[in-house]
Amino acid sequence: MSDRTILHVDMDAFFVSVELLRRPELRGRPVVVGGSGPRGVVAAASYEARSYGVFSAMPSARARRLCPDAVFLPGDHAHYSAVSARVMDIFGSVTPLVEPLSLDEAFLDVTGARRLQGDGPTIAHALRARVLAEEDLTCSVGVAPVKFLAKLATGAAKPRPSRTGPQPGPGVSVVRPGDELTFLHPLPVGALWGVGPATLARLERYGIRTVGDLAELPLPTLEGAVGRAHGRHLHDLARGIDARDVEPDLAPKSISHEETYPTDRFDLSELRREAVRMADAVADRLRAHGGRAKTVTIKVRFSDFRTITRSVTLDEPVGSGPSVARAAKDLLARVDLGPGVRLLGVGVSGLDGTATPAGRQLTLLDESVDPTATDGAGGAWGAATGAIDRVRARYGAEAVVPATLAGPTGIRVRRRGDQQWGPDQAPPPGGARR
DNA sequence: TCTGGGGTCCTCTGCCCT
DNA sequence: TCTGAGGGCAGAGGACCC
Repeated sequence: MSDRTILHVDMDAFFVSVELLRRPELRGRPVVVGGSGPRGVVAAASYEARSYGVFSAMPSARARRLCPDAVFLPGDHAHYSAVSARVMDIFGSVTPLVEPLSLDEAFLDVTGARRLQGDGPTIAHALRARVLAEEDLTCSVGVAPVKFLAKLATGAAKPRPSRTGPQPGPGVSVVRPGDELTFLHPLPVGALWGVGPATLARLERYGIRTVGDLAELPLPTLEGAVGRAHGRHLHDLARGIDARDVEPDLAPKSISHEETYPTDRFDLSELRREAVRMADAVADRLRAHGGRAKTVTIKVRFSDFRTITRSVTLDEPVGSGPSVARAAKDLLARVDLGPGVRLLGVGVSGLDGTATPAGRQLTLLDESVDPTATDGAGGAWGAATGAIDRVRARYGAEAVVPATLAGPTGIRVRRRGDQQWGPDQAPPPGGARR
């Protein structure tokens, strides 16, 4: 077994806890952060709200029925990001090997820190104390020799909701080397990372209920049940094997932006404008990551929740809003929008990361004045997007918008996190326009 | 009961080429 | 010239995660 010491740190009810720092009068009350509209979902619930059966990803309407007294807050992605960055800095002061999983969760490889800072549990307790002292937030920590066991251990460290109020957890939970299978095998198989509802249903057909049951299933049978790669992965996990390293600098492999509308959209020209707006937002982020992308994908969810994707891989990677928008609009033209569109999304993948002016040598060809000829770092769009990025950095995202979106009333340029948990409310009667 | 947004990874299928 | 096998790749969708 591994001699590494991995910490998995998970902030307790992070979004809610951050909100309570700004609104301490809500402490002790059921609080829900998420989308407030008819199609919104719960992003986070306080332990008081959880005792009513409210959990994240639940439709907000259902949460309201379960807990009518809950205080619903819209969520502030930018603020949570800022707090998260400070918490991650604390993690980074313990070890440089920090792999953030989301705003409120990270893996830390503290193997190299043990000599100076003590063993895993000692580091975990010290880390909790620092996060509490510096940010007034609580977190739970799992300690184990491998990543997925550390993550499972965190679950045992968490506070628990109950009818009489939140029951504090131990805060730190440890799986010591040699105890892996004793900890692992009694757990329900659904606790494993990668076993969702579909895999769970397949495994149940084989009578698999616990991780111990899974460990006894022959590999070929498991591969037949859930596929080769997935089967091998689960086979290893059931034996406590997880060779994955903590990787601090994972580059994104795709970037996307999607939005669910308060009411279904039918108008093609309106959806084309929406595609332009989203393409612009995606291209912004793409350039912020210093890259271009070869593949553009659109995603359409119809009124009956049927979801399709259409994608195209381009001859040359693109990085500007107009280029991503052009591909997205071409893809949109291939889709029958008759049933009504509930959600539209634009994404890019196949990122090359070498398109920024700093990362790519400009050529004489880049002086081309044909804006359709080339793109990204080069050509007329290269110069234009560079200027746009500088203006937006100084005056905000809405300082420059695609001409399609400009008008007397203007259209708000939504950015990442603006609509994280569903549309806030239905549009006023008489139209679906924002 | 009426289902968000942003990701990753895997599988299947069809097409093209050898 | 036709056919089939097999590999590589793109596209689409499913499953899963937070």
